[in-house]
Amino acid sequence: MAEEKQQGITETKKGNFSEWYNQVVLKAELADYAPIRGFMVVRPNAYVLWESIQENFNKAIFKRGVRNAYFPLLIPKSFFEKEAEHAEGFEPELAWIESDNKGVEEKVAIRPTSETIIYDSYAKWIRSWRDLPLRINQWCNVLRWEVSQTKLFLRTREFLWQEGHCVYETEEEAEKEALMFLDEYKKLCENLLAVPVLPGQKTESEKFAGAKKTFTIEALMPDGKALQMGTSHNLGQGFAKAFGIEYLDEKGVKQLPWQTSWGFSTRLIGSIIMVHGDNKGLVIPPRLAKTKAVIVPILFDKTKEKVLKKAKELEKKLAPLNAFVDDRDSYSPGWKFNEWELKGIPLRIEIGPKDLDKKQVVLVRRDTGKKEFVKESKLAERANKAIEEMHKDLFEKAEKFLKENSTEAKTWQDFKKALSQKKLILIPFCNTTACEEEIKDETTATSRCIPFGQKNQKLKCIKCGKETNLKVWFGKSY
RNA sequence: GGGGGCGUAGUCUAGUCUGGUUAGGAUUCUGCGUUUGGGACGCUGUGGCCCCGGUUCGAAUCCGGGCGCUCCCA
Repeated sequence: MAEEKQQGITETKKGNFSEWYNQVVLKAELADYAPIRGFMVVRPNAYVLWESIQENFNKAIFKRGVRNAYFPLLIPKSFFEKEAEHAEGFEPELAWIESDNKGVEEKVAIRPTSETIIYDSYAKWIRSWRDLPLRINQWCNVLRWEVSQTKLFLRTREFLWQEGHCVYETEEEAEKEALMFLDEYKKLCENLLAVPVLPGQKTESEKFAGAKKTFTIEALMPDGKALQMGTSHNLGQGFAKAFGIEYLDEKGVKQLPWQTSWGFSTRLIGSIIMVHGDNKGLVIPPRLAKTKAVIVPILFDKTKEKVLKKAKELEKKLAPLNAFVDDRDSYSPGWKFNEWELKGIPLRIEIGPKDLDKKQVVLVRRDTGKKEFVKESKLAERANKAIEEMHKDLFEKAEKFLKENSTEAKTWQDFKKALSQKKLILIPFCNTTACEEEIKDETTATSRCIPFGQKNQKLKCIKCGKETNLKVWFGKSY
């Protein structure tokens, strides 16, 4: 047994969650701190996860008629002033660039989000009803000058994300597609990341600055805090009006279009770490993992050549999983096991002289750690199946946690009690900013989302007692 | 938003309170040799006091400021 080997994770997930998280991020070489506070270096082990998310999501949105593009990093001051609510929402976090001597007349800011700079282009490009719908996405970095404590992947000043920006003729179409992209987010989280989410609408005080409605998917982390995994906004016509986006309809009448925007960020990587990781380190959801299997040969002098040869054969056979042989000479098998567990590779395949004789290998799943003997001839098939089983198990485990840690409350007392148990709580709520502010001040909990499809129901707001027909998820959040 | 902790080599850490020889150890990493079914070992070599200022004959140590990291509570 490893007596506190310093390379491994020395804090437990249950012991000190925050410290455990930091250790996993740093020791699995996912990210590192940058020279400037609140910034991070995304290392290859994490960037490959991001690429995998990109690849998957690009496919999904391409099918929905979205094309990728790229818009400028810098936004002129005057653009922010065009849409009042938007400006007010982002003003405190803007990083301005003083443009002395650079031949730039106006003060400019680094984008905190790109609505304004993109819609300036849209105003030039959209003339006719035939130009609609317009669906464009960009993958980029954004900058928000956070003042609160930053945390790798979860809250950094600069982060990577995608932002989709669509324009439609009708409100119905905009609303429908805003929900459709939200559903794409849900599918991405659940089918690729194995993280279950609660979809719904944001309350007045939590909605995006400048939006008519904001839809969201929320996941629950092991410490009882909710994490917003992605948002999709019905922007209404506010930005179109502010930026002069107009088109002539089929009858030749000038119209204001309806818009949506939607985004998710590298925060998703943080959710994977928190939800699936364990005391040995990272557990990469197997569908997401680029490298799905590592082959560890057990080498002895006499049999070394034979075993290595077989390992290389397996590597070829498992090429679709991007399997690779860890044939480093100076490390013992045990050392390698620990290393790949820390880094979260979903499957490990061990092959040694004893296995060679029996024409078998040892297959080990990262999440369960159980060893299984598999006939060499069945390995590819069994590995594929193990990946699907692992995905299912990870998802179900997370779903079980979500169910066990979410509840309903009808009274203020029950609500506070459930909060102290670190739960996500569904409560009757009047959906006023004032009431939400009071709840926040008193408990630090905020609304997470208003679930869809609520039937007509006569309820009384848990805080102010006014009549309402809504139940809303509340909880502490990142 | 409030309170606390920390900064010594890639990593972990001793030394700081009580200033004083060449800053000690472990691990990583280089090289060589022996090893290898759950973090093997010997020898060898590389590498360090966060930054700026002050006090002092002398600062990792004391004082001030800055920068950075972090935990807890709300």
